Amino acid sequence: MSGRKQFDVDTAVDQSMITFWRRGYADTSMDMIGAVTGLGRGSLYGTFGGKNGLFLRAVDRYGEVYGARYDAALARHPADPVRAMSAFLDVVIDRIADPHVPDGCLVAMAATQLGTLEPDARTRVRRALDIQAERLRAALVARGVAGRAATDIALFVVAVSQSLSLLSCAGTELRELRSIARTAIGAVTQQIAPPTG
Amino acid sequence: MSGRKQFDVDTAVDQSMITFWRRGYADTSMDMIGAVTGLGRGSLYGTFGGKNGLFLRAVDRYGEVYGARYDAALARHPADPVRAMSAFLDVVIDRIADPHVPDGCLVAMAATQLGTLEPDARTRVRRALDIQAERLRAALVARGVAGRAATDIALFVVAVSQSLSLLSCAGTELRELRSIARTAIGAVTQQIAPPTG
DNA sequence: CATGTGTTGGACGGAACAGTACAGAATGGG
DNA sequence: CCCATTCTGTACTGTTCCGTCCAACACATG
Repeated sequence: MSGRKQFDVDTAVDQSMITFWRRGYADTSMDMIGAVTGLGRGSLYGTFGGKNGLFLRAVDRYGEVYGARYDAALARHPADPVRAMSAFLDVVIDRIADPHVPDGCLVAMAATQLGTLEPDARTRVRRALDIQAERLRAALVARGVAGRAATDIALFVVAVSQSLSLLSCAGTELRELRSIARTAIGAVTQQIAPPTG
Repeated sequence: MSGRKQFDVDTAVDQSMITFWRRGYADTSMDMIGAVTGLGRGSLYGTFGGKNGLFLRAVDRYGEVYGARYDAALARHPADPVRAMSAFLDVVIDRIADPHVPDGCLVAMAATQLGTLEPDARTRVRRALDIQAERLRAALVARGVAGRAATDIALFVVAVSQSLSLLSCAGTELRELRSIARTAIGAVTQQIAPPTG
């Protein structure tokens, strides 16, 4: 204890994010957060305001960490919209395959529990999905896909990415998730270059 | 009060199902169930054993009600696998559009909270997804789709159906959900009759 | 070295939770 | 008509939860 913080705030947010991600909002208690971070209630409430405030930070953090990975994956295919979409879905599958983090997706979990969240958390989750769709749409447009098609495809890929996360929660195997992604990319290919000869 | 039940068990299960569906498992209290059904704790615990037992009944009920609708939709297109898949997704979208029931999907909600569920509830949810995939696979095979393709497509359509439910929780508009379904059906069409013309 | 400032962890309070116990009530079989 | 049986609502128990409070603490400043 001292006049200076005794812990790293970012680390605590990371640990809290993992816990919310794994157990959901309602079923994560502040005691649990305290155990995971090793922090007392004074530090937790003093720094984050409360459970809702901490959750907001966790969602933001999630968006930063994985948003960067999505951008990097898209950037790896600057000219090929189909490969870019495929790389995007690979990020999702890699995250699911990563044993260091839970299955599923913090945003997907939050979306299904949206009704029980505070209003500001609700808008934050909603915005996370919008950002994903916009990220994809912009990537498609930048790779020459027409506006309307880009919007449709972006939304479709967001939907598929969320379904991969959801099914992974239920124990669907990676092999099956990859099959779903392949089928989805088939749809994207077709949409971008319709078989009109 | 009497030697005979004073309430209709199926009605109580229906009402509980809606409540779990809307609020999730962890955030639904037995007091809430009591308020919704108008029943006291004695009736609730005497009939269903407890919260977990009631949730199992709710999941089963959900599977019966909507399983019947899926079967009916598929049966409407006994020869056309693509139209059958499309009709399947229409059932999901119609349910989302139905103002009498919550958005989303009880199974999708449960899947993202699987870690906090009792083991028997977990297997029940897992099975609900398997049943969906098998329902679709059998329908595809019966309409002439080859075994491997049928398995892949069935899983893909289940994934898309779950994503529609999830996104609807987050407030995605029906118009957008329909667009996602259209794109998905495009993938199915392509997969069944590849453009090898 | 003294003092003030901001941090920390644990104790605390009020509320909500799941599940149990029990007394009261109504049916139906004898 | 009476009693055993079953259902029903409420009171209750022990736990868990979120958020507040506070005394102890160590650093920075003068």
